Amino acid sequence: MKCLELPIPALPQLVMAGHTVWPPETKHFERRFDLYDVVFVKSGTLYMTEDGVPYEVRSGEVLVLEPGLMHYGHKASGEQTEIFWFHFVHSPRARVVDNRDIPWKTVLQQGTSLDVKPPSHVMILPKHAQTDFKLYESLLERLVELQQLLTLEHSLEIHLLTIQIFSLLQYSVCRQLAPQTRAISEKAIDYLKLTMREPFSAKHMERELHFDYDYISRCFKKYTGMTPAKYVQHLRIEEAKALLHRTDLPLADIGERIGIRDVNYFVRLFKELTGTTPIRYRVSGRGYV
DNA sequence: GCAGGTTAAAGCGTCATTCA
DNA sequence: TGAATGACGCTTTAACCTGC
Repeated sequence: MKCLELPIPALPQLVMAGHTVWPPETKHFERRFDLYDVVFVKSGTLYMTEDGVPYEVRSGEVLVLEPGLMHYGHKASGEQTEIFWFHFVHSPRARVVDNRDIPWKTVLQQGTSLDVKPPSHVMILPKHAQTDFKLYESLLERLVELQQLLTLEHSLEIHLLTIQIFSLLQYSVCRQLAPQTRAISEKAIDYLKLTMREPFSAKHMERELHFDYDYISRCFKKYTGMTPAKYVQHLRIEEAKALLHRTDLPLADIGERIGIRDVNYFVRLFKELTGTTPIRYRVSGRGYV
């Protein structure tokens, strides 16, 4: 499935939301504008062409139109068509990705007390997909209702509703990953969390999960964006950061607690993943809240 | 506390086999 | 026919040793 990957921050900003019931024989007019246009079809069918690509958006489906691309209705529905829609702005422009290539369980960088900028994440939206429309219906109705009687009292709720819709859409894409890949990867994550303080062993992992390690590793990379060994490193360094902040333990002891018995290797790995050494991290963190 | 050199282990591309 | 799984061999890297 084709998806749109939008970098955050900043979060997308809602511009306008609406609910429309089109009589049969209605076609969308031709338009090119600088907004994203999210269209949910509740009933009927919407025939929409964007940048030369025709889409047939049926009941319960969603289509996300991109800014700067010409779109128009290439055919009348032939039946009454009920749609919810909203426009939003966001920059920079979304990247088109395949849902099979999205590393859903990547360990994202966590913020620290020293950061002055939020860490970078991404948001995934399906380009054109079937939805469980009941999940979205009440959110869309409330969004349209608030949009029509906009007051200061509800100005933040409008943005919250939009984010909830984005969150449901992203989750719907995530759920479509091959079940076997997901199952093996989830088992591997449980195994790694359980054994992160022990030396990593592919052979042991292979025995515990009852799959060839090469296969586990490839599924895992598809699911998390990294290899099992790399994932363990991230788990260990996140634990080390917490211990550096919370305790005055020497590096050797922290290394021991997170499963890295060689303090030299611990320091090098810490620097590689965080950009600073453990001691600098601890000292610079003092005095911050 | 940190970094260079070394080596065993893991990663990865590719091909083969099996199965639905 | 394509997806799932396993095997092989070369490449890369994690982890250890040593020294500053």
